Amino acid sequence: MKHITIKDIARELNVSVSTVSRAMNDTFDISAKTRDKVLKTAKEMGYHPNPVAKRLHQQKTFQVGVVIPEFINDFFPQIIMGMQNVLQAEGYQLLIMQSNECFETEMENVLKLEENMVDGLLISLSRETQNIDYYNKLYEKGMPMVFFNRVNEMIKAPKVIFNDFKWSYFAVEHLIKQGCKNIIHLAGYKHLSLSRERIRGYEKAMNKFHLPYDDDCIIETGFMIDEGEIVMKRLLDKGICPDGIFATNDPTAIGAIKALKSAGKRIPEDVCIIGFSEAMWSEVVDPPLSSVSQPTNLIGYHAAHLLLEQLNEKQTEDNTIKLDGKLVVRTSSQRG
Amino acid sequence: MKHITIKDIARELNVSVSTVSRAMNDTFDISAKTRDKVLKTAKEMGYHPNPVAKRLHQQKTFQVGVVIPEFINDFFPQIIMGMQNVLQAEGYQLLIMQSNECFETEMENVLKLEENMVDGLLISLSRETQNIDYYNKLYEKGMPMVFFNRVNEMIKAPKVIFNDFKWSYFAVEHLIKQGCKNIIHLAGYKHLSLSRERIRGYEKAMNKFHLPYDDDCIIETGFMIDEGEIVMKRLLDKGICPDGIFATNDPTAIGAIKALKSAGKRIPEDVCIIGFSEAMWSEVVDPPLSSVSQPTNLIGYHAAHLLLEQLNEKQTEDNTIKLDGKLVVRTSSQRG
DNA sequence: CTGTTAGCGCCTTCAG
DNA sequence: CTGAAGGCGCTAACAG
Repeated sequence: MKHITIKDIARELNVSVSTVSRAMNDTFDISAKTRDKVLKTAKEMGYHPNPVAKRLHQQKTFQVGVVIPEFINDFFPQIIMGMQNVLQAEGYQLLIMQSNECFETEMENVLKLEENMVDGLLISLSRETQNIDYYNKLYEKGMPMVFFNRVNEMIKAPKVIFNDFKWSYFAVEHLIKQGCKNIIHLAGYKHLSLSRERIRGYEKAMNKFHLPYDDDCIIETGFMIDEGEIVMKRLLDKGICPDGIFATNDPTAIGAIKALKSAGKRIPEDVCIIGFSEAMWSEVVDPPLSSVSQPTNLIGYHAAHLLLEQLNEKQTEDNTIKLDGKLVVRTSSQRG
Repeated sequence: MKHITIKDIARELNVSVSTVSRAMNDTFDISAKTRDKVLKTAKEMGYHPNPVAKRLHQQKTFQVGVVIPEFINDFFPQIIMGMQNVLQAEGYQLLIMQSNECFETEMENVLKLEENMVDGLLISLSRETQNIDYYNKLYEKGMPMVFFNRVNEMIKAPKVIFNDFKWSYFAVEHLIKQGCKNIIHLAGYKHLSLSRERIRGYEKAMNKFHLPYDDDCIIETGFMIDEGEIVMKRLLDKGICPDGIFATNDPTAIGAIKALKSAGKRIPEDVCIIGFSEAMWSEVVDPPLSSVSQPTNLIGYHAAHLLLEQLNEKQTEDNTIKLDGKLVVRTSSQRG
């Protein structure tokens, strides 16, 4: 794997390396004739500039780090695709790391990326992350950063989030319009701002329609199928059964459905249920799951652009982008 | 974001840069005293070696390129996690690119990675890829490469594949034992070796149990939900309905189920169906889908190790690893 | 044991 | 318009 360098071409043509460099970069101070000659033989010899040398000189790696909680569900991969579209076009590469929802791993990843001298960071917090001091320090030191999806209000860097409050409200309103009166909320992790916003949306809808609820109706679940299942089963065992469920995401909704089914409940006849962050398979489960769908591609798109602005040293004024989605109503929440 | 260099430390301590370098690399020709002194102030000053400079000098990037057809389904992400575990421990980073099942994009990705001077490549072919000349050329030029999952028999580099033949046989045998006599195979893309092997497994089982089948029973479908649905619908419209279906993967199985359901067929009573490459959601669909599960993590693990052997210039003797999985029987194929 | 020097491949003054 | 020289940060060969 011997690589051709600028030197090889220079020797071949009996010119200096700087001439070759000038030709490759098409600077003004070179004659068209020599430039074309150089470019021609460069092509013939199969020359490609050594990006590592370029990076060393420019003090820039053209790599940005992405830290996400997981990439097993299709949610984050979709976002990453949105980012890649934007950043690859600008010559950047993505280094993708997962925290596995673990704060410690998240920090390790960030440190590793920093040591690798990435030009910027795109981060979605793990469900554990509460201490964000390091991020603010890093941002103030001048590291270009954007947070997305899982953010924390105290973070100073730009953020791309979903309008969780608004769409949670719509989701619950939808359940109410289907005739549900006794609605519970499977609430993810209460210390995540995303979960808190969804709780607010739930509360607003319940209040608006004068439906009763208390703290027991807002149940912390986590984000996984089995967590939804366990919580639901526990409720049913206590003899409690709501007639409407607003789940913080699709996996917990699926879990709840499993528990409900095995307790002999019918969906949507006995219980209406709606999830969040439409997963690819929400339409193939039984019954097809209603859900709030998020514009994953757009999240990636905007996060990437906010990062680019920082990379290009432009000032970002309003630094939180809040996106809208849509309600996808399927069988699981539809009566009559 | 000013970075501390070896020079800064040298100046601070009034020693030469090489002394600092020696201390950092803990070489034999340095006194313990100066080494400790250097390491101490290095830490105090927050020094981190510049990986780019190191790469330039070592002529090695410690980055390996991964090219996969897509990462929307959880299959490839799982494999990538397996790779990351192995390679990160050895100091390598992954540059992940998607071909979107398109040959042209695949080639572009490989070229881009090559220009980026990755130390090696981990590749899973797009469904379109038939011309693999470039890969063989690259491999013979000395580029460390491993192919996985989607491979082509003509490729000379090491491969990690699944024993598709054997497990297809088991899948079809299972259907036969459930009493199916009229079994069709939704066959993916016939030019992929993976699909051909699955077809062979199907044929072997049918032959062994003396069940009739012809070319019309082996239907090319692609890999997506709607492709399975369309093919199945077309069959049903022609008045053809098998009593057993072996699908080349889970999405096509799901598609077929959709078509069957809307034609009023019951599963598994009227039609038994089994998929392949268990997806995360195969157990939440209706009915829960039987499937052949592949050891995704292991695929990544072995591919990474085969690459490491090449990166470390060890000779790889037997260069195709064939993995086994297991049959996961759920409702969709279980009678009585 | 430590310092000096050259070089990895490229870009960029500075001379000519 | 072109060449020579220095430097990006680090390592390694060579002196001392």
